[in-house]
Amino acid sequence: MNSSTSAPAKPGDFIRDIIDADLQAGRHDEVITRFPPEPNGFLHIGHAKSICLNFGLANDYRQRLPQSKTRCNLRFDDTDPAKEDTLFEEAIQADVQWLGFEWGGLYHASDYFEKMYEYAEHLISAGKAYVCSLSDAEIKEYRGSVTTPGKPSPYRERTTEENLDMFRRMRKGEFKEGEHVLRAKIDMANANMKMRDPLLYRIRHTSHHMTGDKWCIYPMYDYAHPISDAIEGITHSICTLEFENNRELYDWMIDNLKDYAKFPSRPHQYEFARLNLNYTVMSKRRLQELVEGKHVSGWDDPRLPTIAGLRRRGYTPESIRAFCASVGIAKANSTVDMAQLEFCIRDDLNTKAARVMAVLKPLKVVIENYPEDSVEELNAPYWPQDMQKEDETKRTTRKVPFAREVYIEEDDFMLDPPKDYYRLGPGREVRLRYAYLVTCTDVVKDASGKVIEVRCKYDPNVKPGESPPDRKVKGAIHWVSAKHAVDAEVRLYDRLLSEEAPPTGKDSEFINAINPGALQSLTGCKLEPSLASVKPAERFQFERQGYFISDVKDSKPSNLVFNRIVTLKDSWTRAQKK
RNA sequence: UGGGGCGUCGCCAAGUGGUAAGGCACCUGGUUUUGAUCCAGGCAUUCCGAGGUUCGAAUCCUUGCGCCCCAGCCA
Repeated sequence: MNSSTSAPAKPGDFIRDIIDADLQAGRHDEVITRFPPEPNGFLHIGHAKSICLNFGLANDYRQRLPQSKTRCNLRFDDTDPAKEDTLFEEAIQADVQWLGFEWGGLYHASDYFEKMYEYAEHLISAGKAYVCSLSDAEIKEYRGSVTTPGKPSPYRERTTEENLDMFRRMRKGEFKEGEHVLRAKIDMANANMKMRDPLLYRIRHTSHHMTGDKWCIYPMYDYAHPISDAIEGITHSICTLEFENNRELYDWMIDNLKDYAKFPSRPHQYEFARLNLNYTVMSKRRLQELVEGKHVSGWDDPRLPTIAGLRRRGYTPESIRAFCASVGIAKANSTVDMAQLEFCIRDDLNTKAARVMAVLKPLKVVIENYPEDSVEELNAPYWPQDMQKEDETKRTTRKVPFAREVYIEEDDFMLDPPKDYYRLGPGREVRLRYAYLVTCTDVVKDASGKVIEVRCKYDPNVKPGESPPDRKVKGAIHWVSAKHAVDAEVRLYDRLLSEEAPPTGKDSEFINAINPGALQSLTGCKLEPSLASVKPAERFQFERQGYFISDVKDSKPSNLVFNRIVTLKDSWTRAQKK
């Protein structure tokens, strides 16, 4: 039965336990979920967690149930016309697809506005809803507080006829915004504030991106959401922890409407903890502030944890899905370490990204005993030894030209290196990767004493790529032939914030926590010539440095631009800091 | 000082009365022409605290403590 080779042990979680029990007990014979974003911003990695859960559930149970009995809908929760936009909807759809998921149906809460209106009239007729004409300040006052009960609105006992008439006139547009609202008639003294006659409809003379000017009354989330779920036949309605208090109201709505509406399902709401990540910001408000305040280049700035930003940064959908699986689903508020996300992309790219050589901060090296005009085309494998074995396609090699003058990384030379530094220094020998062994014989300094050129001699007796049997040369550094190098701009990205947690409270204070080194743009970087023709969005490992991707927007063959996705794990510089 | 939730290793997270999974991080050693990868090993006598029940408790009971959410005509 269980013969799959590498099916990663799907971690169970309390939601899957509930669904299993529901199926077992016959409470449901389908698993229908939904991902319900409000189209008023871009999706971020926190949404990815919800997407992986909701779409993942549908995918998982497809193994057990008939195709027609499991799906995940994409539903835009577009009940607030002032904030929502089609532009966001398009971006959201692109993000969900890019993450690798397919929705069963694509809907809008606004698809159901007419039904919702009808159900509202039903509630009024049943004495379960009334038009309240208190001002917003009065409503707030009448609601009481968490420790004191509220008191009934003076409009609470309007007759059904009057309520119906008022509500119809609200729809017709006879009133100004704020003059009246429709409220559920529940219990103004309920210990759960959400149950104190919650608002169902408010007047908004604003056109809606989907329904235009058809409506001037719009349903509130607590009214629209359960109805939308029930109409779509959702079985398990999954949301985040802050909606726990809303669940009682969710159930109230469904229970008071189901006999009349004959919904195809009796959905239940379950809550899980949203994702928090350190060294970044996740709230819609903060992301928006970064974008609108021009602290970043846009919603897809590679420093942002938005799906669009991660995509442009070079993250793969697989790595994000692996990350979401690795953090699990639970009910405890938690903050995941950014290192866990970074591990996931390194782990994925390790087997996907070809190795190439690029010098980011060039230092010229002249090999004095190498012939002036000679050029050798050396063979360099795209993949490390151990990886070739597992995949035939990863046996490929390219030629890299070697000549008398090459560039090496500034950091790979030290004038007075410690003994455990096995790179280049006066009198020291290193291997130029895939090429020769060179020994530093001299340096050239500028007026300020800075080393601007390193003089070396190479050992002509050791063939390129070969190891001398007698000597142990510990260091192997990357290099690029000076006259063959291709210039490029390389954008070194790092964590958005320099602090683990952004300062809380005070609206804009987190702006001060932005890591000034989150983007460091380098020009005049020297790439091996094989990179001259890379197309946008191609990923590589620049050996010994990290994973990089050609920028999808700015990189052109004539003007190469690479983004650093993530550095390689680096135990050397970590040890240095101690 | 109401109601709803949550507290298991530095960070996530299994576990639901039978004697603390796993991942990340970290540490040690091996391999290595990436100080990468890979491989081997280490890393909670203890589960927020205190009592109690039991042969036996992270799991049950009592009682403290801490944190999150709810008083938008946002979602």
